[in-house]
Amino acid sequence: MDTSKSNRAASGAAYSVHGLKAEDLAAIGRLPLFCDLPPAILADMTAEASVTKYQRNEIIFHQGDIPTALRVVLDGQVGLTGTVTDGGETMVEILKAGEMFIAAAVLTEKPFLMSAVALQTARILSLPGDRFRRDVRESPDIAFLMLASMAKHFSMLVREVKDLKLKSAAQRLALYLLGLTAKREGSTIVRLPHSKSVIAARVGVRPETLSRAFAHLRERGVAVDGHAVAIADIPALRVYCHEGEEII
Amino acid sequence: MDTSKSNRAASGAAYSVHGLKAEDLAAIGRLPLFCDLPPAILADMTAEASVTKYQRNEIIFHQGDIPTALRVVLDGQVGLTGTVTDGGETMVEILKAGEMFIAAAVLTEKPFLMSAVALQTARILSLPGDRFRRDVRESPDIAFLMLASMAKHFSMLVREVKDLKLKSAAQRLALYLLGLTAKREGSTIVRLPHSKSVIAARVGVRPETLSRAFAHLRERGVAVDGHAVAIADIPALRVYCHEGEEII
DNA sequence: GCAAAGACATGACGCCGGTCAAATCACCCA
DNA sequence: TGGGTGATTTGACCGGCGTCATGTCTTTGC
Repeated sequence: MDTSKSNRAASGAAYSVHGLKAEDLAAIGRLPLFCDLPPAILADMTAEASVTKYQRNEIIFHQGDIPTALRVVLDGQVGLTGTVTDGGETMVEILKAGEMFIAAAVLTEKPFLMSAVALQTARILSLPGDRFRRDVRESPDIAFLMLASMAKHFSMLVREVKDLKLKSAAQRLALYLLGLTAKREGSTIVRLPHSKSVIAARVGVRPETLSRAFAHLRERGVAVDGHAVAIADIPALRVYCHEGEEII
Repeated sequence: MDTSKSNRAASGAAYSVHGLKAEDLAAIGRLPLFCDLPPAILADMTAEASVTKYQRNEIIFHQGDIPTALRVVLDGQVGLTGTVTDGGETMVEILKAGEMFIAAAVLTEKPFLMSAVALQTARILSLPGDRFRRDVRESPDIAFLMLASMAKHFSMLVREVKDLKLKSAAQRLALYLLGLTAKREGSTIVRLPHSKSVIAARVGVRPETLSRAFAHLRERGVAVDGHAVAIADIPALRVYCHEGEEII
């Protein structure tokens, strides 16, 4: 395992052998994902882990690759994109710090259905697959952690399928904007965390269509100025895109 | 509390006590989902289970309800549909015998994002949520089972998101048809397991559009006659809809 | 300061799929 | 057997979104 030092990817450099700096380990322990885990188990789980840094737009892995490690975003942002030979490409999910990804692929040892790319400079924790699968089998705590995480992402995907099938581009954009703020009353100003073309891919439209979607939302009290977006009436926007109407 | 469960495990009499017919339990044990589970654990897991029969088109639960039990399809077919106040409705997934569903909602105790309806007369196994959540925490076997099941459904959803964003209605229909057969060479005849309107909802289009999609596929060697569909050239159809091209 | 490049907005146009309406077909039941 | 009801098909039409092209603004490098 100590060979990890020599086989660092051309992209990003792995840290040392048992690799984790104390500060990284501490940071991991503070993640919502792991903070409920008993320290001993956390230490065990991360014993073979490593941290890699990726530059903006750097590919973390390609669709079709066989997974080797569970990944966790420590810093930055990661986009998961699916591709079809046609030339089509779409962003299925954007991950923020503290989220794990590709658990399903690592558990089933099936090829990735998506590629991962760093949308901003990102530090990624890698938990080697063999050890991870063993840990999951042996530790109910870890298994439950994984279940909780997968259940959450599962729900997000279900929501996404419904939105794609049932809502317009402008409604999906409104949902995305509302997802950027915790406020559910009055008005607010949010800052777009990505370029518009990345947001377009996330919303599932072309950049041109995103522009027009913003134009539509203008008459519903959404003003755009560069990366700053002002929402005049949050409840009205929520009604417009049917946010939180799972409870019919 | 653990003593009682291991005692009950071996005894056939205990099954009927808790209301599960012996034949049902036998059938459950044969499901791919559960067949790897040690019999003792299976017996424990199903100790408070019950079996309910639903008629065709009967609602099993509504979107927005709070989940009370994990469900498993023993017989028949179940559709999961999402609704938006607009009036829009879409089928997110169709479940066959042997598949569990709503594990994510039961684990997180969040309201259902979808409604479930019996597409055919169906027998559904219900595993009460409290006990199920406890079992998952205490038994690594059960937790791992759930993880495997959720990982599988997760992958299916990812695929669905990609297909919705990147493929045409006719391509999605072709994917659906190919999913009805295990053959990957030559030609075949498949039987549609649902009405065309259910298939339309599953593919994510209106029934009218499904008709037209079938018409498109006609010139690619797909002949429809009632519920029988003849596929003249399976590989050609696979190329058309980019099936199995996750490995780019 | 200026040129080149990229991000974004906007217009023109076409296609896909939704909607509405009508016709045909299948099946059920009196 | 005949009517009735629902499923499916087909046509006409429209709107949303993709595509291509152009224009503007900002950024970057010299």
